[in-house]
Amino acid sequence: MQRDTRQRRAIRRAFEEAGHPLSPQELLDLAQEDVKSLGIATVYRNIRALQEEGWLETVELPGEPPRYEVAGKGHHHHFHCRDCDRVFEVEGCPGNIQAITPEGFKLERHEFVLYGLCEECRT
Amino acid sequence: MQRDTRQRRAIRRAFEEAGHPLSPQELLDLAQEDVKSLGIATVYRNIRALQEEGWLETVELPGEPPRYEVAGKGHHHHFHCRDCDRVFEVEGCPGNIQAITPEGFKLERHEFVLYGLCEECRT
DNA sequence: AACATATTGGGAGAACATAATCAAGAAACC
DNA sequence: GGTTTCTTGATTATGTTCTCCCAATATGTT
Repeated sequence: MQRDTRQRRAIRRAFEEAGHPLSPQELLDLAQEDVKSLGIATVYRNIRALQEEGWLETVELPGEPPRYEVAGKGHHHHFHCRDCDRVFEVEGCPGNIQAITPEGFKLERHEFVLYGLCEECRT
Repeated sequence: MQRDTRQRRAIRRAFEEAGHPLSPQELLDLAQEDVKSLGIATVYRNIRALQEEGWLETVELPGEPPRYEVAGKGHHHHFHCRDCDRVFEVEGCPGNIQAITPEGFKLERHEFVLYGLCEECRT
C-alpha cells in the first residue's frame, strides 16, 4: 500500500502553497524547506505517482521542460514571466478560436501562452 | 565567404516547398530527396547559419523540440496535427488577449497553439 | 517493540537533441 | 587546371532531463 511519507507530504504541500505550476527543480527547492534531505529522484518518482493518481497534471510550455500543477482546475491558460521564469495561471480564454482554424481542419483543443513580466518583476 | 553548396540549396528549397515549419528530422528527410548523402550534422549547421542570417525563425511548441520556418511572415500561430505530427500555419489571432491578462502583469507577447487533425488526417 | 515491505537518496546510466572534431570533398578564384 | 579554404559527413562528445539500481531508512501493522 501507499505510504504517507514526510517527502510526499512536503511535495504535496509545495504544490498547494505555490498555487502555480512547478518544475521538478522548483518543486525540489520548495519541498526541501520541509525535508532538507529530499533528493531529486524522489521528486520525479512522486511527480509520476501523483500524476497516475490524478492529483497532478502536466503543463507543457514552448521550449521548456514540463511543469506540473494540481489537477481539476477547469479550463485555463498560463503566463510565463521572462524575468523570474515562473508560470502563473490565467483565467478565461480569448474569443473565437474556431474562426481562425484553417479550412478543413478539425480543432480538438488549444493552448494559449502569455509572456511578459509578472506583478513582482514588473517594478 | 559563404559558399553556395548543393546541400544548402536543398535545405532552403525544402523550407520553401514545405510551406510549414519543419523539425531538423523532417528537414533532413525532405532535403535528402535532393541530396541523398546529406547528413544530420549539416542540417543542424545550416539551420543555425540560416537563423543567424535572419532567413529562418524558430517555432517552439509545447513539449516538442523546435521547428523552423522561413522568417518574415508576420504575426501568426500554429496548428499541430496529432496524427501526422506536422505543424501548420494559422492566420489571424483570437480576440482580446489583454482582457485575460492577470491584474498587474505586463503582457509582452503571446503564443497560441491549436491541436487536432489536419485536412489530410481528418479522413 | 518487532516485522514486513514501501520508500528514500545518491550515483550511475539511458535517452534525446544538438555541438564539436577532423579528414575528405567541393566551391570559388587565380 | 590548380590552389585555397569553406563545407560536408561520420563519429564522438556534450548537455539535459529523467529513470534505474540498491543499500539504508522509515512507515504501517501486528
